[in-house]
Amino acid sequence: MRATVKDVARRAGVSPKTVSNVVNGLVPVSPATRKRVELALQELEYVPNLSARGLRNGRSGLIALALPKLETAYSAEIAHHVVEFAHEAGWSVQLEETGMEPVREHELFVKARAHQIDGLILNPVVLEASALERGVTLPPVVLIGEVEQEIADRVAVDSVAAARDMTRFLIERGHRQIVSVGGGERSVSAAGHLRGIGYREAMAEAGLPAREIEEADWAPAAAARVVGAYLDSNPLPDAFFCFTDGMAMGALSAITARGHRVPQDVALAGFDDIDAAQFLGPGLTTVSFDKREFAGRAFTMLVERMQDRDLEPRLVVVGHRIVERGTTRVAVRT
Amino acid sequence: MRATVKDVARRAGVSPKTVSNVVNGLVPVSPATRKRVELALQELEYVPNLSARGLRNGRSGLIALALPKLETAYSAEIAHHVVEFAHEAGWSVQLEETGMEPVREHELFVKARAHQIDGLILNPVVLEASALERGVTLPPVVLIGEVEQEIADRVAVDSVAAARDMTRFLIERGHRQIVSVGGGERSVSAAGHLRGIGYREAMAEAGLPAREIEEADWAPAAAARVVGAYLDSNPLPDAFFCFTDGMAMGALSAITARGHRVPQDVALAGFDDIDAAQFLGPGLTTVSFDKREFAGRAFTMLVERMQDRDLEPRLVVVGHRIVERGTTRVAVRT
DNA sequence: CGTTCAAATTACATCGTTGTAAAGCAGTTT
DNA sequence: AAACTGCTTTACAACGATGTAATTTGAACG
Repeated sequence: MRATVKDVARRAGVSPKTVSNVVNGLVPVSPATRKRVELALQELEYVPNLSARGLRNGRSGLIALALPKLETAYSAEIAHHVVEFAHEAGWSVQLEETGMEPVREHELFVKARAHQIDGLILNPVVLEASALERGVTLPPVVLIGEVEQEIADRVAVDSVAAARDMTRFLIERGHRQIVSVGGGERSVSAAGHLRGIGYREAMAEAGLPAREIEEADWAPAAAARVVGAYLDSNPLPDAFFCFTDGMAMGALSAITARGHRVPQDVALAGFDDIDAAQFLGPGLTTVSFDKREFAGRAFTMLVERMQDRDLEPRLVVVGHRIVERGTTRVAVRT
Repeated sequence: MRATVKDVARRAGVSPKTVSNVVNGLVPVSPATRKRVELALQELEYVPNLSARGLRNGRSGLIALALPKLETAYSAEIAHHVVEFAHEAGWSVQLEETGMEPVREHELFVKARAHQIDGLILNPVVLEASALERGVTLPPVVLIGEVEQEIADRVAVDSVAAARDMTRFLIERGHRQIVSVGGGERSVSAAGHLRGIGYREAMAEAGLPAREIEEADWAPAAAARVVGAYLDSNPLPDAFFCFTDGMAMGALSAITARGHRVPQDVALAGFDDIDAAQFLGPGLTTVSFDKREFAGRAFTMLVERMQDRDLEPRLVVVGHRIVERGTTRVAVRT
């Protein structure tokens, strides 16, 4: 059996509370006793029981990270950074998947309570404000990604501006028929909605007609399908602007499979700058932002929120920039 | 404050233990009392406190999933499937990252004890047998991926056979100078080691010389660098066989950046069949295995192990197959 | 109607940790 | 030497759920 404070106390000839004091370091302990206790701690390989600690003081040392689709590169990178930050700060991360389903975003809150989650970083897709408003008993929450509501702390990229910037960039590059992929008026996801707005704004200000391919799934395969279908029944546009790099990956595949060259025949741009972006085709032009900073801000914000639940909801906007790579850079013809 | 069994008991006019009996369903409760308690349960929105439950009966309802590099597509897909299976079975998943560092694989075990983890699915990279042998107090463990030891339950692909199959496949396709990427005699990772063996076996049986580019990091960027360096100082080989799809992605980028065409000038193969594989260039030829099955087997095995810690260590080998896509399929020259 | 027996329910203790409040113990001060 | 100070250490209870063992309830039977 594993050792408890009691065992350590007996061994060191002190009371359990003194052991606890040494372990936690909040209450001063005389050097002599401390040394004795520390020895006993080592000898017995004491590891505190976090269930007991959690029961006692209501904190579990666990935060939850909830993402819509864990299998995407984007999720993987976010998870990586969050886990790293959490690890450094001594927290563990419980991973949850919401799968774009509202039901599961709700389940989360139940689970959060059950597991005594100390905090939650949530990338919502369909979460309506209501779910959070019910939340007096909710754990501290930080929302990441685009969210159209101001009830909780948020970390986000300015999607409207970013999509506008990318669209303008493509227009400056001389493209006129620019087709967006993943947005559309009816887009259910907040991100799709916002990026669509930025795209349409930029097109409108240039007097160009918006052409939008809607696609709710936001997966490479789905994008390959819809872009392929588009290509089969429309003349080749000047550029495709996919609202995620994952979709750009699928689009690139559909485009080249039909014998078109990127960027010579059609340009392509993405959004997110996932690690793979620089290796896609001639390198994917995309909207980039610092995912490490993004995750770090979310984590820091959550820690602050856990310390003081009465803070006003805050919003951190992480900067973005256009990274031009091969898919929009027309090479000199040979 | 959230409701406890005590509150529910008071409301239903029964004792706390009866509430517990209703919640857990192990002890029979008369229909009448059950109904009353269930009503109270709903009215008070009771959610059991898992810290308390965990303290009492030593189970936390948490399993840990430890992967070397969370940001990779491979890890993301595994995490996705494991979380899905766990979710269905009512478990939560704590995510850990070992970052290829032995220290962190050890830390894991400490953390596992502290958090009362009920089980652990670990994808080791450098874990020597010793770390597990110390482990009488360790939680139930299932190792995934290639591991050269037989102390714990394992789920794996037969890497030696798979690499041999792929190498043979390339040879049958007419390739002679086949360069492997990611292996080598000195490879520290078990996977690299085993895949290297399969590759060399197949080359040897065909009487071909092995050419191996070593690369420990197993990341796209690193692969792009080493393959690029190779190309800059060697004649173009017939094919590259990268020991992960991620490295193949980097290799493809390095190859095309130098003006070579895949597959016309040089063929390319990977390993893992990540989701992105089919969208890479003309589609990446790779070693494929069912990651859902892989994760499912690991999870099932862990559940069995948690139920009975005295089982003999078992090994499940998940089948693999070569999936041919564009990177080895030479198109008809135009 | 009293007895017996099984089933349902209860009181109590316990898991390991830590906050509270009280006790212990030096070392000063008068 | 008594009283006081400030610091360290202790005893005890509590967090919430549940196994154990004892108790109560109700049905069945003579």
